[in-house]
Amino acid sequence: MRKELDKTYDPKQIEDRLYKKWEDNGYFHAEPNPNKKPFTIIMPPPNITGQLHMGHALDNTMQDILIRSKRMQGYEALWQPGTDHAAIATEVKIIKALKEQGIDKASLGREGFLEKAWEWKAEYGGRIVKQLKKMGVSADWERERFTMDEGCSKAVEQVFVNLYNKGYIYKGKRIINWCPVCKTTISDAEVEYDEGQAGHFWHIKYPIAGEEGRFIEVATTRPETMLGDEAIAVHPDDDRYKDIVGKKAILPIVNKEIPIVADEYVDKEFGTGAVKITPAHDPNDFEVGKRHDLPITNIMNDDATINENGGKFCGMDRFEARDAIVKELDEMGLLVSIEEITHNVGTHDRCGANVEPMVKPQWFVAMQELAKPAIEALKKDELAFVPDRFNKTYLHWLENIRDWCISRQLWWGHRIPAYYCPECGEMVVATSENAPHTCPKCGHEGMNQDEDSLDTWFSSALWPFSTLGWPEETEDLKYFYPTDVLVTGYDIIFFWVVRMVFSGIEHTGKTPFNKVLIHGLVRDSQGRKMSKSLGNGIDPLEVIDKYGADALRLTLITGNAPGNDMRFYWDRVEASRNFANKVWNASRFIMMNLPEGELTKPNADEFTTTDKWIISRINTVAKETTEALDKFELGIAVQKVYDFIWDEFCDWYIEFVKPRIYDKTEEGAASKNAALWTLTSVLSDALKLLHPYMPFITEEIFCALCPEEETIMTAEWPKYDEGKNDPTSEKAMQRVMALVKEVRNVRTGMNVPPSKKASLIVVSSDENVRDIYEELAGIYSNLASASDVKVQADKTGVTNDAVSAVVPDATVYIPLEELVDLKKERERLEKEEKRLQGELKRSNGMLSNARFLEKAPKEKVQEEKDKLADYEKMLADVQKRLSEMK
RNA sequence: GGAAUCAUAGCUCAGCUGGGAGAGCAUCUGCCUUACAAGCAGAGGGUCAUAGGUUCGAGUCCUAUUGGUUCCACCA
Repeated sequence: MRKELDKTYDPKQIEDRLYKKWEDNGYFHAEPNPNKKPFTIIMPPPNITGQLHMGHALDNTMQDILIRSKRMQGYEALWQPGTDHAAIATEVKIIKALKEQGIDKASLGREGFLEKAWEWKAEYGGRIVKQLKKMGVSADWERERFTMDEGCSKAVEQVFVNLYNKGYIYKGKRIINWCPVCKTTISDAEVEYDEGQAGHFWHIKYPIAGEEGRFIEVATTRPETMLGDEAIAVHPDDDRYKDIVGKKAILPIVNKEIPIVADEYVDKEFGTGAVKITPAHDPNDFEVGKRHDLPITNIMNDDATINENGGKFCGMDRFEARDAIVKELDEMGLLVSIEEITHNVGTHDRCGANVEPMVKPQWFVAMQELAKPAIEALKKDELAFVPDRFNKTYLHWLENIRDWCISRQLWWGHRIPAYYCPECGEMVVATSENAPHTCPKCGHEGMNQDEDSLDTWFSSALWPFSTLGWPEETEDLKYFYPTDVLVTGYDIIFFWVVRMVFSGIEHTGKTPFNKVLIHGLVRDSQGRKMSKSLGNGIDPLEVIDKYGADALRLTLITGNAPGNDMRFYWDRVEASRNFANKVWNASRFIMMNLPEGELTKPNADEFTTTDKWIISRINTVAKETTEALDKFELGIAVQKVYDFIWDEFCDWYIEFVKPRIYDKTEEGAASKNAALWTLTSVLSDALKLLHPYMPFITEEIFCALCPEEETIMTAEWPKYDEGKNDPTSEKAMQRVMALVKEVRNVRTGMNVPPSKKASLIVVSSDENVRDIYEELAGIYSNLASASDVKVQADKTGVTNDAVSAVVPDATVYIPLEELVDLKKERERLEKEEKRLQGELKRSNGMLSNARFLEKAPKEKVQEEKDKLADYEKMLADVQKRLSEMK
């Protein structure tokens, strides 16, 4: 029994109910199935601390569209979801929350803190999942994973051990980026450069040892680092300094002699051509220091205060010390000048604090060798970005890759599986299962595990296979891996995509996905990034609350090309909601006219041209939509369905069919049945094509329309069927629609009120054309506000006061009697004449071009000839009308 | 410094292997036509940034220029 639909679509009434139904019935669940082909997407795991934002909404809508369409196309479609522990982001939040409760992190100790962190996870980890469900995402929640769950942690340890044993992971004392606020190292990728910051360039002179009154001038943006200077470097070819290379300079304040060295690194043209070298606090200086065997003097504590190596500045904050040192140098007469400059300041992308380069023993992944197969994968076409311009971004990064600093001085995360003997210092790297209790070297009882934890991206790099059971050779892994497509934003290509690719290749021997579909950012209406500090973020949940999840999803997908940013407008959501309502009402119309019980399938000869036309059209739309989806052109795909439903199905087909629907006579029954059958079947196909984008409304209508069906989610995707193509009917309907449009146009131009009906006299010398207009008269007469339609070969009976509309192969006359304004009509015809003359000129130009005829494809030429013929006929008709009116 | 990308209607954007310029919103006009006023019917509005080039043919390909955005590098 079909139920009646309400008059307007109310998403609130159905969304939660349908989602529960889907979940309860296990439609989202996937299992290895030898009878089906797998299609797999892994969901980029949102942070457990996260709140759903527009980025998630877009990202997950795109994935859901792909998964839902593949599921309907008969694939075993797995969408693997989960959440990320997001090491630093979470730890920072927890520390802040604890602080508000008056609890200090350090006082809890590692164990105590982790206990709190897991509580936090339990409390907030589910929130983002609940919010994702509001979007309608059809991920397999039965398989939900967490980067720190047992399986993922096991994978992390295994990977660490493997890479260590192969020599790809090493511990080294190197210069790293230090965040003095978060008190941890961060990777290069996590450093954000604030461009164009106003700063000072301090020019300082250092006395040359043993040469009274001679100085060497250097310039620096960070004078406080002079406390750790170990040399001054000049370019070997710089004539100004040739004679002092090898001598010593006296480091002011510290009063220490430091060498003057020659190094190619120095740019003669920049500044004074002499550079102070601080190996402990600058990456370039660190390299220079290595080449010249300079000592490394660390002058800073972990909180960026000056340490005991800074003498009397010890204990001062770095910026305090900066001012104090400048002041002292000035008093000593060594400050030459202060230049105002703009420069780039490295900041931590999480907290915004100025990053301090420091030398510390840390763990690294050597990237040189691991990058090679990842580059190869792209070149061998095992991996491709959509749009492909991101191939370049990816390659450029990998080709210039540097070692990845993976250790973090955090507690929330995977602890590094390295163990040290407190007695002899021996280090053992092992999974926790094989964690050593006694030192293999000296036999000491009790080993201490490394205090550091791993970069959060270390575990997310394994996500495509750790979630499927790796390192075990599970059935899931065999069936679903490698995955098919990864959907993510361009902002995390370096953090995540690159690292998944090389990890996948290294540990599974396979590229973890074939395609990477990249999307842009959702910006605010002014094009600004949505951010907490600006307070310009739009909450997707608010949008859902006001307009429904389907409207939000449609808004995020329409008119957007892969990789491009988009702006969020409430107007656009409203337009999407209006479309939902349109679909709703069209369906309502159809259902209110359906008889009780089943429709009988019409005989082939009972379908009218109109029916065959719309069936042919939905067939083509199914093909085009599917093709666009296959190319990941989601915006184009949905636009086709949207246009079809609104323009062709609602505005034309339903209107055409109304007289047949309302017909209560016996002889009209078969035609009525055919119309209803066509309406139902075309709508059902259209709903299926629309379902991936607007899952809720399509499910609700589909189940009401086809009570025997359980869900649209697993309904069969409309397949293109050559046999349904009907060019003849399409051509006929094009004529009819052109005629209706022209008549409407003319009537509006004449200010004829719609209530005023008039006769329509269609004149055509072509018998076939006449047949079409004759046959379909009953269908289009009401759309053209006609009281009656006459189709004839000549103008017999047409009075001179009739206005006319010219369409290909026919002229339509509308006797409007007193309503006609002849002057207006003449103007209209003259305008039309001009337009046609223009077209003729263009067409003739092309066809008289010998090279066009010679070189253009034959179909193009023929097409142009056909057009020319049409224009000629129409122009002749228009001119004839004009001459008659004189 | 290197690279990418964008420039199309008043606004926001589509336009995918080159073949008669599109959508939504906004504006104007007329309609409460028994699915829908969250609607229907119509209209106006673009030298597709500029200059060259390739081509029978360029919004689409190439080069340069201008302006905007972004990424990478980070010379102290």
